[in-house]
Amino acid sequence: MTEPQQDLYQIKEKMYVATDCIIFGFDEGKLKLLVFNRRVEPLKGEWSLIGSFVRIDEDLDVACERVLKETTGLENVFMQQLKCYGKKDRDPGYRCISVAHYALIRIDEYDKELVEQHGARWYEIEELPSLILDHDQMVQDALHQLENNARYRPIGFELLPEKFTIPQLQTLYEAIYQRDLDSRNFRKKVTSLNVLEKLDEKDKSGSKRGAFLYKFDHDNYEKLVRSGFNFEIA
Amino acid sequence: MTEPQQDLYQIKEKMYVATDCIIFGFDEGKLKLLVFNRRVEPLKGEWSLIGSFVRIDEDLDVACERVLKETTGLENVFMQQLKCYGKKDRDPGYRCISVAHYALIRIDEYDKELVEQHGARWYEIEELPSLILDHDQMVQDALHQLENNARYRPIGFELLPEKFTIPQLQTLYEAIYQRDLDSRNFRKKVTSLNVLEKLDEKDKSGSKRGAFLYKFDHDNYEKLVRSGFNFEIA
DNA sequence: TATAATAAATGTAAATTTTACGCTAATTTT
DNA sequence: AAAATTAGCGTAAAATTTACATTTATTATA
Repeated sequence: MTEPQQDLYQIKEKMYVATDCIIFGFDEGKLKLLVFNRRVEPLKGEWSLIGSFVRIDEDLDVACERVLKETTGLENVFMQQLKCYGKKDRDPGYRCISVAHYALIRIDEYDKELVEQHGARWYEIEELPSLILDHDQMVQDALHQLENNARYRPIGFELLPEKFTIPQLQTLYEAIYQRDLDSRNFRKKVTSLNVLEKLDEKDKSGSKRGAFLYKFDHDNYEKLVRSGFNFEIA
Repeated sequence: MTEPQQDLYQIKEKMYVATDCIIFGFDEGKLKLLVFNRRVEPLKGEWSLIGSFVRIDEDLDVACERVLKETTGLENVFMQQLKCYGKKDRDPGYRCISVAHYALIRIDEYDKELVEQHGARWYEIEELPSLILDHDQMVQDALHQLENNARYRPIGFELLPEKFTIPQLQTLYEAIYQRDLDSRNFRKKVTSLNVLEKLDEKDKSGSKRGAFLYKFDHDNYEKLVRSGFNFEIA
């Protein structure tokens, strides 16, 4: 790794390029973020996003995928570039710009051991500690982008297990939009999109009656998108 | 300037950070782009976006503002980060990531001499020559982002002279969305937003009858945005 | 084994927004 | 004076969104 360590602090001749990952998960009806407790100076003990310097021979998005893999064990995850942060003084030590990406992962799939090894843990969005540098800003921006993207493409499914119930899906959208949705209208809307495949199974964890499980129909979604269908949800 | 010149080509140890500007204008009912004919090797004579390396002590957005000022003479222009382009091989010579921004300028205000000095000229979007590196991709992405942003915030006004007519505004939105809009519905919509101030002047360049001129009411716009008003247009 | 408790599932009417559409008005050119 | 041209306006139909209450399936418990 070519990362500047403590001794490089205050060296300004070089411009470093980093990437930071805003990792969203959804659990217990809450939107959560995976944050990282720094084990090394500078800023040891503080909370931050997970990041890395981009290697000289590495695509930007590949760098971010590497970080995600290293910290959660996950690959082939929904990930999207958020923004490049480049205030000259954003890092007090050296000049470093950071290309932030946000990722949506299924919270039941990540490698718990790896996460622990990296000093990372999940926080509910409302209970996030404050993060180093401009990472709070990154999180705010990512939340907005998530909200905007969720409205027009069914990315919510990336945060749920493969099989999910409609009430679960609704709770997720309520967490993303931070407002309550009408369950009749929501159900009407999402079923009318023709991208939910109803299974013959029920999930009984949420209620006595149990709710039918659904799968997201990727193929039909692709077809409909190509035909110009508008996927606005809620 | 610390830009790598010809002789630095093929040096890969360093990661360069650049910015490129996608400069939109609106003229003669058409959306146009300001592109730059390279006067130096490599790729001399090819068309490209206007860009620059980011200085070690310069904010990203400031770098982009500098480029815009240098090439058009304009300041305080609507400008927004588009995306950071960072494929490892996007520039065949050296490793360079580019943070692209797009700018909306009033085509009657720029410094024509400066533009000429820089070997730049306006092209209609539909008639763009192909550009170097990944600049075609940048333009495509910028067009999409412009379309998306125009729908929810009244950025169209940034492309028109201070005084404009409703038919001009409509033509602009038609160019952005690439489809015809109904003039009665369009007029109804934009006037109902309460951000247009009708003047007592007419513009007679477009018709015998002449159309009333309007001004964009920035103050009221800000007020309405703060009150949570939704500015969806067309 | 009856009943109380709980969340899932369903339909309809009213309100709002969007779309479609044709005529008159003001001015200039011929 | 007539013809040509774009500006400006209003209304009805269609589509979408919103608001709202009851029944159903199942488990827990009395």
